Amino acid sequence: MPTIKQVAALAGVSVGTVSHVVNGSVPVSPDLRLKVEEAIRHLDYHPNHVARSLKTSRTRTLGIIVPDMTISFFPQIIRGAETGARAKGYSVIAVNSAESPERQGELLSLLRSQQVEGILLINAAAPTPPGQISRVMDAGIPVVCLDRVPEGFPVDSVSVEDIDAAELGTDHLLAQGYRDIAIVTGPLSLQNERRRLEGYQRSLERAGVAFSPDRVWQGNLRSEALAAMCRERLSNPATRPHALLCTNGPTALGALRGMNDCGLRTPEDIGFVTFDELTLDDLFTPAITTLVQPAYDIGFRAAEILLERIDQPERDRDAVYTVRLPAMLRVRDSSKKLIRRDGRPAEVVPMRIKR
Amino acid sequence: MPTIKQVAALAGVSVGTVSHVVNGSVPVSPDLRLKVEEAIRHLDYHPNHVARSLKTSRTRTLGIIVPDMTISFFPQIIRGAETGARAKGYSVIAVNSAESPERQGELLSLLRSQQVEGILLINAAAPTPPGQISRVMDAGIPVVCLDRVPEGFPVDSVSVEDIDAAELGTDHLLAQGYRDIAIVTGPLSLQNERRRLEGYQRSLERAGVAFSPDRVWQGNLRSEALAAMCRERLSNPATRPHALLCTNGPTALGALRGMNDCGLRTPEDIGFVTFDELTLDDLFTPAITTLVQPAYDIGFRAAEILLERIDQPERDRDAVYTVRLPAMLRVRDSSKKLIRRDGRPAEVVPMRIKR
DNA sequence: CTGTTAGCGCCTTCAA
DNA sequence: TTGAAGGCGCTAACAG
Repeated sequence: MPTIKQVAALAGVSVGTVSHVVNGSVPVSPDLRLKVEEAIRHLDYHPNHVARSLKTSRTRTLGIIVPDMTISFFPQIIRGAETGARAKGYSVIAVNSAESPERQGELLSLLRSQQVEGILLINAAAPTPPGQISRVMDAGIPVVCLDRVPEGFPVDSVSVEDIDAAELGTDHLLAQGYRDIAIVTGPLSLQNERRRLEGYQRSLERAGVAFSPDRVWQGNLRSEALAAMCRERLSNPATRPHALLCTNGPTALGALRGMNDCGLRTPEDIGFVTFDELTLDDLFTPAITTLVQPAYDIGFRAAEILLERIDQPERDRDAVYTVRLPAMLRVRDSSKKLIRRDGRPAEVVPMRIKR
Repeated sequence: MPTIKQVAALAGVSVGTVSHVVNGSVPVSPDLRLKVEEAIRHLDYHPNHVARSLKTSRTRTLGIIVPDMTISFFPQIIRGAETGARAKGYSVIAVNSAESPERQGELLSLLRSQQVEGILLINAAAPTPPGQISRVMDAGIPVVCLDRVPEGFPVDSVSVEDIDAAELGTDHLLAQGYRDIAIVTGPLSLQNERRRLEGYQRSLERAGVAFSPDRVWQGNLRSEALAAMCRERLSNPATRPHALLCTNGPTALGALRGMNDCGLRTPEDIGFVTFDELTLDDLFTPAITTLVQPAYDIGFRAAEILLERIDQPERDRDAVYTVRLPAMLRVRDSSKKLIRRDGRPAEVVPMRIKR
């Protein structure tokens, strides 16, 4: 790899001049500039970012830690963050924590060693050791949390309006005539899962429907385990809920598998609404009603906030940015209206669906 | 951010000693080691990777360029590569080219500036300027191409056994009784798309089925455009093929949308097999028959090869590693057998499907 | 406008 | 086993 010195030698100028034409930091006379550019092209010179960073102590790099890049919600966030960062000349390096708090700690450390100027963090689902995040912030590296917001200490965050979104979905199911609705959640140790549960409860309450704790189906984020849970709880027709509200993609996949295993169809046998898109949800037969989170925007806004923190560390130093974006209800077939027979409120009779 | 100097000062030793305990490069007496470790903990010291890299000219970082991280095939590759790299103490930084050759060039340049020690590249679909890749290889940075292998010059590559895979899928459709099979591909400027087409042709030939060029439906990789194409070509029942073979995920999504728009159902109206998993393919009604590529393994193997090239630049210098992994046919409902009525070969009568 | 030079944080001889 | 010191490639003062 050629260095700035070699370029300077070939162009017959000093390294300072080369640096100036590369960075446009100071005007350079046209003839010298030309000679330098020629030398750069000839040597295929690429400035050594590492050396530059060491000198300027600016890497123009952001880190983003996601639990699992193969969950489609997260790559969308990354794309958003990447775009937001690139607009300001930053690049982002994306890494997977595999939902492990330990791995997350290592990655935090790795990113610090890499001298990223800021970190976008989507927490692992398992509880993170306290201080893991605040330690990096104390070191002067701004952190913005996305989607899964930690509790107990102040940190900027961007996520969806969890309570409203869950309320919206539950309202919709209620309006369609479903009364006995179970909520299928990931670990309730996650604040956003709890908030989604809260929205669900609020909606029931407003509608005067009794909340029953055993309609809260808490699982993990592995869809096989979820499927097993749902299979078991859906197997008895007598105790089966009329509809399911899933609070995220993996949960939804698990629930759909469980339903499938029990030979249940939606909406004929059971109404279905979920957070997050499932890639094929609109082609699914029936098409699935989803609460769509603005994943790309979450990434984009988070990057913006992070870059502002980097640019102006003093501004609003003691304030915490809390951005909550609205989710959108995309109504499709899986939540089609129920028509109840008079006097038999417990029996569920699905509307015939035109295709 | 504390530096090695501050640690040394606090521990009352020289920087050299600190470096030795951090890197384990030279034995250090237990008492000094303890003092140093204590100082590190106390200051929350993280070695400056940038400075270390500058000194050693080793960043222990790999770059991976993917066309679009939101296509689920690619994150799986990234996870594989990440795992392979991590096993050797390397981390990977993943970036999106958005299918743009220009952007890809910029990213190549960015990664070089970042001093990555090697690059995993999944080419953009649009034709890449010649020399773009060879230039980075000439600079001594090994490159391994994944999935989409460029032509015309030697470069290590890992991908699926395209021809065999397409042949496998086509054989399957033929065996199920479908004769008139259209292949829905992405741009045929991509070698792997051409090879998949070749496999399709081979299979037809072996079965004695005439190949018809207008059964090659070439599209791009945006599923809306694909859907429009399929909608148009599927609208006339008289000229409609009996089955579709899609060569990748985005293509499949487009084709499914097109079929849906035409009110066509699979396999009743049209048989369907596709490369790549579609997230919900097993829950889809009917479940979709897929040619599953070992995406994770492709990433893992590619990382291994790249690391070997980095470790032993001299070994097999003039050889080109060409790894082709087999795809797996996962038979589901969308390719269920056809039973034709006697004497009316053009009419397609699907088998009744048990659910 | 252009050249010279110190020093970013670290590793690694080399000497002690 | 430990300390001292040079230098990786670059930028930013500063001098000219």
